Amino acid sequence: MDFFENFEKKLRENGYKLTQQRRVVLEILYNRKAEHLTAEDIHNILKEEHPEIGLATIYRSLQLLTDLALVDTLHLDDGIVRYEIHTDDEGHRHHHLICQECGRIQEASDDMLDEIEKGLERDYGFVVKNHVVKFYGICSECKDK
Amino acid sequence: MDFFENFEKKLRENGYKLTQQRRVVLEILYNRKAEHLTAEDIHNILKEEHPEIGLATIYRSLQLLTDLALVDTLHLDDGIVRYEIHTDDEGHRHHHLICQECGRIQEASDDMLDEIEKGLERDYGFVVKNHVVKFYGICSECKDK
DNA sequence: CTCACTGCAAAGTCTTTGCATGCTC
DNA sequence: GAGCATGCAAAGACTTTGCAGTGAG
Repeated sequence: MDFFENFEKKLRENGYKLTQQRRVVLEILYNRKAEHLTAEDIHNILKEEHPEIGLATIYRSLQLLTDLALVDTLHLDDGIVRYEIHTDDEGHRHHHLICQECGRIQEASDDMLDEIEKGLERDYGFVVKNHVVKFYGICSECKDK
Repeated sequence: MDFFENFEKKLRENGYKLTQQRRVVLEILYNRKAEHLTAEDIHNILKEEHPEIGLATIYRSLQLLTDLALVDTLHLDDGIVRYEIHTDDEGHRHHHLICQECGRIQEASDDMLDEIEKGLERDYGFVVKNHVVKFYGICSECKDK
């Protein structure tokens, strides 16, 4: 199913209204998957086309979209909250590669952790439902400089 | 070398003074390794024995201890900043197992990621210097209930 | 038409900063 | 003693909330 059809369906199912504001916030995240924007970033982007939309509405929309599992929050270790489109319904999310040089955040596919998770259940009795993995290092572009 | 000797040495080397405040903040984190306290938590614990120490000083001490690599900050995905004693000098930190039921945060040893990191360098040209891994799930105690 | 949603501004929360005083070295 | 560090309070940054007006269903 198309992502935006799913969005409208989820809104309706939960008794929420489809407003312009919610749609454009979701569109921005959808169209800029790689950018990991903050609420403020989204507000600035919207200033051009929709200067009337307030920051509070951005926060409220992001909250709702996150509750509906259409958007994920991304907490790196700098205290800044970023948002991204939710891509995977299996519970397991992709990894992030954070360049310590230029700050770029890349994504990497999510696999190879199954063995580790089996080990955790065996050694600690801990049943893993989800994981968040961040690798800090130097990206290919910065490495070449 | 003893952890607190190392602390005093690092302070001296960098021209900082060994104050009561800095020592007790470090002691609390050292004596409660498993608790992952917030600045506020530490302030509350100190209220009993050192009611004169202000929250601002706790923040300043934690900042300094973090800069000296004696303490690490822990950002889970709830936006709350926690602190823990820095345990590993190899750059790679242990994993955290966060129980979605009771909120307990356990630690797990850090290994088995080498293969994944090699793959990232091969596939993305990304050189990993450090990683932060969090597993969300159900801990052994909650599972048994 | 109705009630949820928005915009604005005000209030909250967490963290940092300024400044006079206090304490290590 | 000199100067960094502290305590307090005030300021900042980010986020949430209250309320009257607006708009989707």
